[in-house]
Amino acid sequence: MRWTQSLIPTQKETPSDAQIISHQLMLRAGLIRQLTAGAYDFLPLGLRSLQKAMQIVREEMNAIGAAEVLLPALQPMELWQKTGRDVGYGDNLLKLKDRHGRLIVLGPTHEEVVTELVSAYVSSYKQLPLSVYQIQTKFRDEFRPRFGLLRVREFLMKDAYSFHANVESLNEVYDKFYGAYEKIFTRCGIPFVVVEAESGPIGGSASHEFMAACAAGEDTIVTSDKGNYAANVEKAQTGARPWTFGGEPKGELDKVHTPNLPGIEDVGKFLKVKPKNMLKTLVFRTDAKGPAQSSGVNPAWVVAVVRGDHEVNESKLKQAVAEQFHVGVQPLVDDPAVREKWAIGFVGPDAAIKAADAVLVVDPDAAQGGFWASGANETDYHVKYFNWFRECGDKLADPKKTVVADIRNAVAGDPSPKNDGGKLTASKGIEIGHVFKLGTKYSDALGANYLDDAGQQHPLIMGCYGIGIGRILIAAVESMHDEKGILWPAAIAPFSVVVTPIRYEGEIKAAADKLYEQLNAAGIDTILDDRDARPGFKFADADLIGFPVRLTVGDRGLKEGKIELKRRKAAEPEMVAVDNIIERVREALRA
RNA sequence: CGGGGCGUAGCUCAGUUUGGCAGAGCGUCUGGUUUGGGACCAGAAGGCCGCAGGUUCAAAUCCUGUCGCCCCGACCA
Repeated sequence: MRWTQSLIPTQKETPSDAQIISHQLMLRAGLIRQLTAGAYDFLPLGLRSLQKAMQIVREEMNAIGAAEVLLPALQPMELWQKTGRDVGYGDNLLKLKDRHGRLIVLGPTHEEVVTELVSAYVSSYKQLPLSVYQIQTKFRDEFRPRFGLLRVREFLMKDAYSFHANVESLNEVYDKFYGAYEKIFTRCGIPFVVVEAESGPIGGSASHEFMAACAAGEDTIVTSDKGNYAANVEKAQTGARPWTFGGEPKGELDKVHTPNLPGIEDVGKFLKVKPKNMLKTLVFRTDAKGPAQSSGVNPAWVVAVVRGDHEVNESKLKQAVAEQFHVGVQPLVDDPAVREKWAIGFVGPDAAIKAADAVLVVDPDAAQGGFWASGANETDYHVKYFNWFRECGDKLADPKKTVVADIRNAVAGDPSPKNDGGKLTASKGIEIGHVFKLGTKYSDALGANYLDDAGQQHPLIMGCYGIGIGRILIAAVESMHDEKGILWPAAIAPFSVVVTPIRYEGEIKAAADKLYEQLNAAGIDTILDDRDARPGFKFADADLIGFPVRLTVGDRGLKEGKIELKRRKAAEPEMVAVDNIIERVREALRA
């Protein structure tokens, strides 16, 4: 490609709307342009990188025997109603009406569509396992698109789905996808870590996220300093944390008027108590059907308590409550019935003791003796010098009333769940890939069954596997740039080589043209900077865009029959004889 | 949806407080001089000041409404 024939609008100045470095550089390098919130034009250079990433993904998917398909973005609402995700997916589901008034979904993902497809043609265990994938545009009506390509409303995603007759087969194929993902991100040159993510219906390690470590990431990764554990903070377990409700009261219970203080931070400041010395008490409704019993089993309410500086993790809470009390937990909705029973915002743990139909779940760090500040169970009041045994009594020892369990998000400094003396550290990451064991959720809902060798019908067991193609570019730019611009890994650079003639005229022009032809003939994708511009201007653009190799053609080198080769990542250029240039470029691109 | 910020040339932004000719730098175009790390000189083009209404002799500037964009929060199989 000749520079003057392409569309490469580089900019010297940083666009004011761009916050994170990858967004700034991708705009400045002329890779993308924002059309509207969460939707971007891909310009020629951006598209080339995107296509290279797609090709790598495609090759690795093909290598593990996944068959490429292309499914419509336009999907009938009925399909989503069958799986309940017309509601379950929430407002991120982009809906529209056609001229006949039919409701259409612009697909945010394709479990429904692919399950419908496979169920139409797969009816025997002999056809399994089967894996299909596509690279296709997804639509999600994000509340707040942001950070350039990181969170957008329309984006390219590689989504793959596998179908199985048994869990062993699913596990086998899951491992293949896992391996393919490692190859993909390694080939793309992106530093990544794999973390345990939210467990699926299969249980165990049913889900892994591939995270590119970078400060701009939206996800928090928790890692053991022993190097043997990594998980998304949403999923991360903690090691054993000792607890005891014991300890003498530090003072008389002291009720304090605390009006107009919206958060725990504010209350803490007002009371002159640090959040880590406060109890955060949240109320959840259970899905228990029967009448509450005085013993505390089959409770209607769950009162969860964590330390003031910690966050309740709802999935951990759900698990603890399911194990101990055999009921599910629903998110609390703010309705008058709730307000009447609980002083929302001012609840204290003892309220659970007094209510016959409530149970108490306490995080170990909150189940400690000593000084606590807490809600007073009365609107606009808190108490100081809360003491567990004095305020709650021996119900704390009743397993039908009270349980101590890990119900909070992990934080830096927590013991590793491996219980090997490791401590957890926290860092930020961008989720670039996700592999997930789905189970039979979609095949059940859509009646996608197969016949086993005994002629019995069973729902297909499924896995799904996603990669955000655009996020590959973001992750690369976030992790590889300097003050001058992007440092593209060779595999996904828009062009591998830029040929930069010092002046595009005379014998320099002839030499540059010839070099450009040679590189093209050798199958090295090259852009020729044929602009009538001064060298410094061209160098600055080349560095900003970040082509891995720059070949500078000028009279200095030509006098000696040499071309200057400058690797973007190298500090200094080297002079290479014209005869050796192709070979040397290949070497530089491998490095 | 709650809170905050911003809409003026392709880009970055002044001008709005205190109403009075539409501005600068970068980029673009023309001519010239230049040419190894974002050159210089001279000239030029480019604007519904987001949009609509109002106040006023007069509105980029004040008022009302509205649309869009960015950030924080909430949301994110």
